[in-house]
Amino acid sequence: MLERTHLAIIHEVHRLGTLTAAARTLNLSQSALSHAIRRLEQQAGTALLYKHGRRLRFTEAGHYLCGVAERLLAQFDHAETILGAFAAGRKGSLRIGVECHPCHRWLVRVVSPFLARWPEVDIDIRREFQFSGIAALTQHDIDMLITPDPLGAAGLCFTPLFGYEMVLVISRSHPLATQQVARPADLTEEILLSYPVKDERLDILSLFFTPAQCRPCGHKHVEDTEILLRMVAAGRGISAIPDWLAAEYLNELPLSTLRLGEHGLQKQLYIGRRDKDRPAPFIDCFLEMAKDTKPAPLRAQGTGAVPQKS
Amino acid sequence: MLERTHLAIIHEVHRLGTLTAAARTLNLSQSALSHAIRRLEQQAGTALLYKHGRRLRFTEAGHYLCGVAERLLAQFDHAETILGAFAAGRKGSLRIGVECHPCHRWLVRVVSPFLARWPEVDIDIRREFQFSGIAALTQHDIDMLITPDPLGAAGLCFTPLFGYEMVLVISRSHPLATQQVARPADLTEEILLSYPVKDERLDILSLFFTPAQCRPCGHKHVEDTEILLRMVAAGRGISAIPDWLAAEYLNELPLSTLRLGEHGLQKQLYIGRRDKDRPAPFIDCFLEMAKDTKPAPLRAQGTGAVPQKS
DNA sequence: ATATAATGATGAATTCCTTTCATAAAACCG
DNA sequence: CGGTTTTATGAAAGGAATTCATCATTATAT
Repeated sequence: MLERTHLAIIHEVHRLGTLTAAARTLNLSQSALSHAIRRLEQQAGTALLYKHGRRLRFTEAGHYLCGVAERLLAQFDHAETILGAFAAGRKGSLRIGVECHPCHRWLVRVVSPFLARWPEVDIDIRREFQFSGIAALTQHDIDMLITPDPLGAAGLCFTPLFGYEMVLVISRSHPLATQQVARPADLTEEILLSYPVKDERLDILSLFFTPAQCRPCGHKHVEDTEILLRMVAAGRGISAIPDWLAAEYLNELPLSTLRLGEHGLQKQLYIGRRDKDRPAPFIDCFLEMAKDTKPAPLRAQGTGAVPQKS
Repeated sequence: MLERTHLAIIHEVHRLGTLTAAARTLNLSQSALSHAIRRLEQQAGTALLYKHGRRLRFTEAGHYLCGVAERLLAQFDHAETILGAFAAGRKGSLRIGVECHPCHRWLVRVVSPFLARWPEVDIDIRREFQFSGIAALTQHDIDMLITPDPLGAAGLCFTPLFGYEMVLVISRSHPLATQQVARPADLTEEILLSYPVKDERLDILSLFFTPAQCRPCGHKHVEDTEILLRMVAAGRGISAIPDWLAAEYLNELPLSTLRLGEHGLQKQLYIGRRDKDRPAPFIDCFLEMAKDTKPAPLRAQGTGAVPQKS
């Protein structure tokens, strides 16, 4: 059976011309090479080398094998290099699930510099899940989950990234625009615009309206943040988005933000992983970079004041 | 060090799903595979497989290696197939030297069917030699030599192919065209046309003119047989070519052929090889085919009659 | 639930293949 | 013709791959 060793021997003999020299570079005895070639020739049933004077020459079959050796050895070497990159945690893939729609905007700010720093790592971002993001994580469909809801599950661990507040966005010409705080009862005549996710995953419904036992009179799904906010600005509905996301648009669109209830709707973003995943530098690095990439906050912390466009 | 065995194991485990099954097809024990994979993982410094239930799953690195295995194993298999073809003498190359210019025409009639029958054999035909064809043969620049001059050399052997006669060709309107035999003295006013080879290799000079201590008054080199004969037909000179080659043109061009001297200039074509070349079926076959491909003779053997166009 | 079958992991013993050693034979060089 | 360089070869040694026996785990059937 043709082995890598045989190819290496053939290759070195071709490169250096003599068995003795090849043996030196291979850290073997001349005898070992001689025996190895002999065995290979017997198995192949054809001569590969023949003596010419006191040197060796390649037969046709030998020359052919020489070409094979060159190609295959390069591939072996390359494979080992890549394997080394895997071992060093330089190479791999990171499938990141995002359960918080507006977070996508923040995520790209983490991913871009990460990709530049880890050229051998492939990143895949998924936003749709068969069941939940947690399930996708436990089932190895994704390797990391960005979520505001760190539901406990065996074998998973969550790292907090940053806190934020969900704020109500309304058109600046809306009657409520002068207020600082919105109450559920104020909004029963409004149309709620949200990303297309199930109602129970919408915090403004489950944590704001439902406890107060009322709801907006309409609810429409909008895919895109930009479009959603333009609709709000045009007075076509209201929406709830993270404060830092709102901050990005306040200068561009005629929007006002209101706190949702007395204490605001405080949230925390987490990054979830499987406990026993092989530790890899690039994964740790991604975590560090994610923690360091905090969105610009909307307001000075603690005060209820919502800055408006001057 | 990554070996073919490792690739085979990885490949079979991937194909069959379990170590036990893979071990069966590889004629090894389950334990052997387990140990082998463990060793490889330790050397690579990264896990390749991990248990999932009572089956095995591939890590990223494992999946990568799986792809490598598929590609490399195919190349190994292919290389062994080719090596088998070399061993069986189905594959090889045949570099044929031709020292007899006009023989080229005959050679293609041998080579064409040969190539059809031995698709894995490459044929290369060489007509130019640094020194002599014999030297090219002994120095392994060519593997076979077609020559009318089997100069003895150690380690070479010559097989006769067929006998032929060098005949003089002249224009049919030439004064000598009615004669049957040409003598050197008749041709001292003629211009000799020949292939571009050294004078000493021209039989008509060394065996016809020189012994008679005379020569034609001019000598020009012409590369191509067709052109050479058209020049002869046009009365621009005379030439000497094998009788069977002349036969091919007698119907097309207004040529006459004359015997060179009383007994004619008899030649024999040989095929030369190195004694101790590895015997290969395709080489023997080439010899057989060469022997069986005799050119159509110009005349009934033995008679001096030269058939003319009727 | 419990028993049973299937699968992978592991350590020690063994087997087999590779390598080395010692030496011969051949070829080149002055 | 020695001296040197190179390959070939058989026997011995060494080491790595394989097996054996066994355990642990998980899935399947009763």
